[in-house]
Amino acid sequence: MTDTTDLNDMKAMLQVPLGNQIGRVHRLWRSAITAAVQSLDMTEARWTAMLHLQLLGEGATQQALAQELGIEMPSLSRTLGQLVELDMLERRPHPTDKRAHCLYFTPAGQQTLTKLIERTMQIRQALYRDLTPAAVQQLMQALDLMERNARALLVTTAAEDNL
Amino acid sequence: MTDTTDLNDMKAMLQVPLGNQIGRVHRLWRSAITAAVQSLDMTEARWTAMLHLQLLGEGATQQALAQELGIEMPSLSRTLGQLVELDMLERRPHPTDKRAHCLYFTPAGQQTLTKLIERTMQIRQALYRDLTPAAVQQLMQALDLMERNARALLVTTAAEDNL
DNA sequence: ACCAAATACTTAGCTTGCTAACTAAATAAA
DNA sequence: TTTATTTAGTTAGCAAGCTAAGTATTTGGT
Repeated sequence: MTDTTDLNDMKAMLQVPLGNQIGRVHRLWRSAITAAVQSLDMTEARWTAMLHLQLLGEGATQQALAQELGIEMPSLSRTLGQLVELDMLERRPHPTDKRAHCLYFTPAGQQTLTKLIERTMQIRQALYRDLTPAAVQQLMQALDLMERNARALLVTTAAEDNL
Repeated sequence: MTDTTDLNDMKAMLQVPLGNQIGRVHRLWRSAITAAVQSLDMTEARWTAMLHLQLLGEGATQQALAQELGIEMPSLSRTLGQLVELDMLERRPHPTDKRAHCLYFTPAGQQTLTKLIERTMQIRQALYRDLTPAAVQQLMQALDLMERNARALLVTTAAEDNL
């Protein structure tokens, strides 16, 4: 492979609507999981919040969970309200900071969580079909790079707006 | 690398919320482009539709464009209505099928399209920073596989529901 | 000690994906 | 040919992301 080939590849790449492909995969992914857990009263936002609270550990604040999920507080706040309403989660006062809430699973939430983990792992396995661990690894690294690039870009744009 | 390592890798993979990472990248990607074209009266759905109509070629039906975008007709229908309202697109009757509409850019739409292409290519370039063409290629292939896996999964689930 | 700025969270309202339910036209079956 | 099914498109309303704006604490500067 020569440099010229690389340059041509690069040009071709810029034409491809990869962003849209990413969006499509994202929607399909979430639909697949939601279909698998529909009996649990879980929507996309709900099971996502449940699973990530588990990753982060009980007692996390809403702010911490929002960061983990990469979404804004208002989006999460609404979903957490629903999960509290459904008796899946509890918001307990933060021991030192009166503004903050810490999140805990209720007993019912624990049960649901167990099923969620089980089923989502099955789905993930199906989604990774014919992909080698190395390929998945590379995929994650590439996405990570693009995520950082996008954040950097947004910061630049925001700064320009403030001139 | 032994089979055992692969198996462990696989198990570890299943724990990682890759779906969420994909969603995050998708949102950041769209935000980055939208920020770059905000002066053109373009929202995410609008510039996406414009660019893909260009890829598909003028005269495409709404159905064809929806398929290209991987979204449902109602989602597209709304956006196209806005673009017609903004004098970017025209819906002309299909020559033989009276149900269908064919999509064409207006002169104003053509102008906007040119700017859109220019700016989105710049953004894509920035997003691909530090990624080799080969890495992008692999990324697209991996996403493609996952997309097919997800579709297969949804078909299976839908069939089960109809028992 | 006190007032300004930042932070945790909520509420309100927009955008854009979706499904469900409808109309009108085209196609297939009887 | 006439009727049933499929297809192109729309409208209505839900889900979940977002920003903007408000409240209540906390932190920081003077």
